[in-house]
Amino acid sequence: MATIYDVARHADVSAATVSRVLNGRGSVDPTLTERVLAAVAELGYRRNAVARNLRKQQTSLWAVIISDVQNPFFTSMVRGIEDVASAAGCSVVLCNSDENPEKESKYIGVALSEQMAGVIISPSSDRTEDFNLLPDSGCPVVMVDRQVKGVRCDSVLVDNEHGAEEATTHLIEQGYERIACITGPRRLSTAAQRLRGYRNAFKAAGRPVDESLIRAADFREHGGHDAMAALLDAAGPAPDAVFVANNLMTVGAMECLAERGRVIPDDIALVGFDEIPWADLVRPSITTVEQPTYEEGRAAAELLAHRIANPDRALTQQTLKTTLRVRASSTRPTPLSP
Amino acid sequence: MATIYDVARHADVSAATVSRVLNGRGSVDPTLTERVLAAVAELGYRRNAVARNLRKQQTSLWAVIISDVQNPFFTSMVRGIEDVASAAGCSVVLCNSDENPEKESKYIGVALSEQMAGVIISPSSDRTEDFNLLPDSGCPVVMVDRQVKGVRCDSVLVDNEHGAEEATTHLIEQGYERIACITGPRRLSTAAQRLRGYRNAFKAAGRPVDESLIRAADFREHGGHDAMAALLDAAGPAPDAVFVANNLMTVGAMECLAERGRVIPDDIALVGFDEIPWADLVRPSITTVEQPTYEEGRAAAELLAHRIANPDRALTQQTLKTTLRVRASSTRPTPLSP
DNA sequence: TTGTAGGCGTTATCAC
DNA sequence: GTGATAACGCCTACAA
Repeated sequence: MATIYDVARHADVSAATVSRVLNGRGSVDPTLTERVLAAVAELGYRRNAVARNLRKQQTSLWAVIISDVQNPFFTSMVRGIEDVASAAGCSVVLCNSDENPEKESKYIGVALSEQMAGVIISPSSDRTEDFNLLPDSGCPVVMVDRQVKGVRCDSVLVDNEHGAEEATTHLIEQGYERIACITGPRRLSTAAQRLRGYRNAFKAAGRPVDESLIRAADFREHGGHDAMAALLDAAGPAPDAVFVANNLMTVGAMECLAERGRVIPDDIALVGFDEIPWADLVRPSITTVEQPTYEEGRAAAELLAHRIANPDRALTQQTLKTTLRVRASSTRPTPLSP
Repeated sequence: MATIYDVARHADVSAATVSRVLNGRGSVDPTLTERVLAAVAELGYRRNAVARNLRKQQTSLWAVIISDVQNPFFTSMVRGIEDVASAAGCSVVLCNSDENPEKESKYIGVALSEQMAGVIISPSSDRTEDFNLLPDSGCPVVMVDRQVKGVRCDSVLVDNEHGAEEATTHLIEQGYERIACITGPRRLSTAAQRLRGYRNAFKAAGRPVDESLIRAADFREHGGHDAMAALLDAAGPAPDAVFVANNLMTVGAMECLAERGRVIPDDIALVGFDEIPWADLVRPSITTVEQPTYEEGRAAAELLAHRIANPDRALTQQTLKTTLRVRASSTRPTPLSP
């Protein structure tokens, strides 16, 4: 590997001049500039970013620690982040924590040790201290999608509570009587908020919540499947509608219903949270609470860029709006008479 | 940020001793070891990986440059890579080239500048020289999924040609007459191989290939949609079956058929390549040529680990098997009389 | 405008 | 078994 000194020797200038040419700092005689550039090309010289980072005490790499690479919600968000990062001259590296707190801690450590310029994270755990390691070490952080109390960082969220309430209210208005809820792990803010929205809808309608119709699963496909099965197998009348608090679990629940031969929405209505990929190919089409995922990514990235530029600015929190998209899965097959 | 010298001062030893304790090299008096560890804990010391990398001339980071983070095929592969990397004590960072040769070049540059320990790449382009930058700079590389001629690296592929032939033969055997093919960009080996497999099937059956039924699109959903539309809009009788050379385009083609009110498989049969996510929710279920994606990831990662350990070993190429999964979309609704 | 020299934090080599 | 010391490649005062 050629170093800056090799280039300097080749161009018959000092290493400082090479550095100046490469970084466009200070002014350099056009003749020398040309010689340096020629030497760079000839030697195939490429700046050693590690040495540069050590000297400058920072990199131009952003770490994006996402809780599940296999969830299209996150990958779509990543696109938004990348677009902003690349406009800011930074590169994005993704780390997959896989909903696993250990992996998450590991990647926080990597971001810190590698002196990443900043971190965008969708938390898998509620380990406040792990997250605070970042701001405490002076590494800018933005949390996205999920909230962890007590972490000193900016965040980008969506109005989960409102979205869930709207979805549940929609089911109530359609005349469903036994509306179940499959939510996520209690430690995750999104699960808690969406469950709260579900409860709010009943309160607003002046109806009691049947606690036996609420299940907490793990936000994965399998969890949604099993929770649905448990709801169907429970004693008493089966639910006639279900609100599922994320996309993967919605898929799982649908698979369960298909296995049992339950027809949506005739036997049971369904509303999901998050966009279902290839929703248009799924029959019946699924009513969902949609999030502006690309925008969430952009917003998080812009927040990060601002904090990097100005580490002392006040902590901010952005909340984006969700949209209820009513489709076939929640439409009453036989309209109620008034 | 505490440095190794802060720790040394705190523990009243030299920096060299701290380093030895932290790296477990050489032998250190247990008393000193304890003092060092205590100082590390007290100061919240974390080794500066950048400095370490500079000194050691290498990192423990693997770059995985994938051509589309939104394609579940790749994300599933990533899981395989991560599992092997983490067993090897390395961390994986993902880079999304987004089927964009410019972005791909950029990330190759990043991997090189950041002195990554190795790179696993699913190429988006056929820029041989860009790829060869890596081995030429001594950076171990493994190519996965797609092949680029003339690149000096190991690779992991699947038997695309055979898989495509099997799929097409299946359609022929089902009695379809006008079997179309939607393949990918000609520059990508997978597209070329799958198209060749399609042709092979006709040759084996002693039937001519109707060139007007072949379309090349971009391996994205939109491309599949438009190619399907073009096939339907073309003069002459419409195809009665179609082989689509990747998963995203299969989704696009299905959307197009749904828009036009064409029923699968009654009006037109369909076989896709790659696994369709949530295939079980899609009606009708789709016949696919399935790849062992997780295994591809594992195999690539193991090849990379071997090459890192032994840079001079001979170049290898692994080819994994595909499996035709016959489902409803390609089953003749009205069996032919003999 | 150009060159010299010091230091970023670590590890490895050498004395002790 | 332990501690100085040099070097990894680069950037940036500072001096010329």
